[in-house]
Amino acid sequence: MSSFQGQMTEYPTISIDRFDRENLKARAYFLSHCHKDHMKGLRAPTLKRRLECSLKVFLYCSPVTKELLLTSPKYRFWEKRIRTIEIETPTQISLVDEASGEKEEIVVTLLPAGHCPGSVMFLFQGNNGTVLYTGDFRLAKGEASRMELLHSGGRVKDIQSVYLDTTFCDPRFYQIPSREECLSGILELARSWISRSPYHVVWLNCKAAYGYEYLFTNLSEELGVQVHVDKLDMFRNMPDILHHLTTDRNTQIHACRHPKAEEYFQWSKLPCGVTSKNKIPLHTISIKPSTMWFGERTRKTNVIVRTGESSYRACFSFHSSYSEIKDFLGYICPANAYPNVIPVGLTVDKVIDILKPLCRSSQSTELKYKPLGKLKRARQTQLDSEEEDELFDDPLPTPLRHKVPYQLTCHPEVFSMTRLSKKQPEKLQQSIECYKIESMQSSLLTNFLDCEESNSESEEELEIPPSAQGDLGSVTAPQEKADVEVPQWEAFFRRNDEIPEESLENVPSSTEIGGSQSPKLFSDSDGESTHISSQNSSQSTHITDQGSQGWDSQSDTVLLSSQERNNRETTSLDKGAYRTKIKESISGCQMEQNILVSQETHSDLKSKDEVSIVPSVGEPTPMGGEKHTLEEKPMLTSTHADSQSSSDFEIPSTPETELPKQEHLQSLYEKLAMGESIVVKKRKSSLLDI
DNA sequence: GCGATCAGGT
DNA sequence: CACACCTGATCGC
Repeated sequence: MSSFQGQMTEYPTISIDRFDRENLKARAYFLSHCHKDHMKGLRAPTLKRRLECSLKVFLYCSPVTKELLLTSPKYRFWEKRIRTIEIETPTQISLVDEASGEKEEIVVTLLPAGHCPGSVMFLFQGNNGTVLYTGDFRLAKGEASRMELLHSGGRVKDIQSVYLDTTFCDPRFYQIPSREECLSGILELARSWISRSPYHVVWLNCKAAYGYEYLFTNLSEELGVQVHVDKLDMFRNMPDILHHLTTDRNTQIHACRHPKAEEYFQWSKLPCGVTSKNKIPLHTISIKPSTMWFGERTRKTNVIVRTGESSYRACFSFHSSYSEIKDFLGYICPANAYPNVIPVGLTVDKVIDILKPLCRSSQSTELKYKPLGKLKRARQTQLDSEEEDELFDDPLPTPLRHKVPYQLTCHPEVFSMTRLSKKQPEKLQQSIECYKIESMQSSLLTNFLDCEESNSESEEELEIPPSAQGDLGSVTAPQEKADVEVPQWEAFFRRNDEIPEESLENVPSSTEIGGSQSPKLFSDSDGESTHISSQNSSQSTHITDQGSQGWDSQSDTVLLSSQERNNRETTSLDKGAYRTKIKESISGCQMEQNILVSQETHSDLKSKDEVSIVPSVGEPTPMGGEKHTLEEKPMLTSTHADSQSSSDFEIPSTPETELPKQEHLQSLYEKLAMGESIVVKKRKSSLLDI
């Protein structure tokens, strides 16, 4: 829970995600996303009164956040006072003190945060330096390096302070299975269940909060079944989400809610009241998304845990894990980092102790040139060998970013994968897709392995058909940092008795599920598989012209046939509904012409004076007329391509991979869903046993 | 009657 | 374990 008080030391006249107390005096407000704990005071009468008196005070947020906020009548009074800012569009704002007339200019850029629809991070640039407020975020390893606007001159910007989501900033939460792993676990469980008959339905026991939309959209897309929800009017202008939801209770996937839902479920009743279809009773399982985490040296990650005869818990996290936070902060390498959240059991000092080594000040003693913090360009640039060479080989201008060794080794792909990609882009791309498929399927195998061993002490061995061996060419997986175990393919097949205790979830007793097999889905998360963009599916925020295919193509969200499914893992999981879109009147042309994009523009001409898109922002004086570096590009054309396909070239393949057969997996899943016994043979002892 | 806060629930 | 809510009780205005 955020304990950020609303103000940043560098820019105390603006307030972010807090609207009470001192924040009542702010010259401008910012809302990172639409979760209640970030909206304290936002509908209070005191602020409402202030708004009525101070006509120059506005709330800035993403278009999706505005849409979600205004869906609630309690916040409608904000309607005329919200100014939306397009994502990845540096926008100048005048901060005016209405009493004195004093004015301060600031440039704000919204960066996708991957936390829930509309969620953003705010990058502020002004006379007191560049600061980043992350709000809540879930970004996979390496994602900061792909955010163009965190960079300038091909290098990460000089960031004074980061106000960071430290929800899981504790080694205890070292790793959380990636979005893709969690999604595929839920997907296959749901698939195996609902494919049994039209009377088999799944209830997703989700909380009342935004953030599950990408789960709904992906399940719907993959299974061809819309998800039943109580309300969908908030998504009325977001077709990418809307099309996957329904208020028709006659569907096999439900995410509806009711105060007595758990009680209902015990009586085979869905929260919406449905118990049968065509007078035939339904068979329902519940899947409850919840955060699961694993220690640093834990290799097993069971993304699905059976908690009862028909109940499952599925891994799901809105927030970055400890290692993701460290990757993010280490990459940004600010002068200061302030925690927005103090995890339970930790103190402020302790969190700061964790953050400090990732900041610049801690590494001032050993000044040694390291070409770190480089922008990992998307497809466009990565395939351009000339530019790539230039960027890598030329000594970079000051200020040099000196990083601790951790960061050097933590981003090997910056150096190795881009080189590979330009040599063999097509082959790599193939390998990536191949790897992704294997990664998912092997996860399932591992899960079953664990399931078996954790419950029945079976000594049988898992045999992998040699024919399924993947041909991954010479592409190798990046190495982990030296002091952490190196993820290897063998680790996927570790025996259960090697799993640290913390990774073992409680499972129903063997009597409860009528046998020894508690269906546990284990998948290995080596931290590198998360290079796939976590910005998939409805976590981002864009207003676009619904039909526009030009500047921000929607082609990545098309439904694919089942035949295509097996070859399209990256499409489905990485890009499916990547952009939450709101249909509205702003066209791509306007964007490209750097015309003011504030939604209020047309109705509020004054806003032109106070909000404007800044064509490019140089460092370190964004306001001044400092010359831009040669890497500066027309922002609005480059950023979209980048964010949508960011990680396609950075997914490592794994040597010695072995492909399980689809039919085999399917039958295992069906057994799993039914709670039947699964006999899985164990592989010979791993080469990587610890 | 409303809002803020807390406890307790999922 | 946490999260992001929800409900209900209590208090103060």
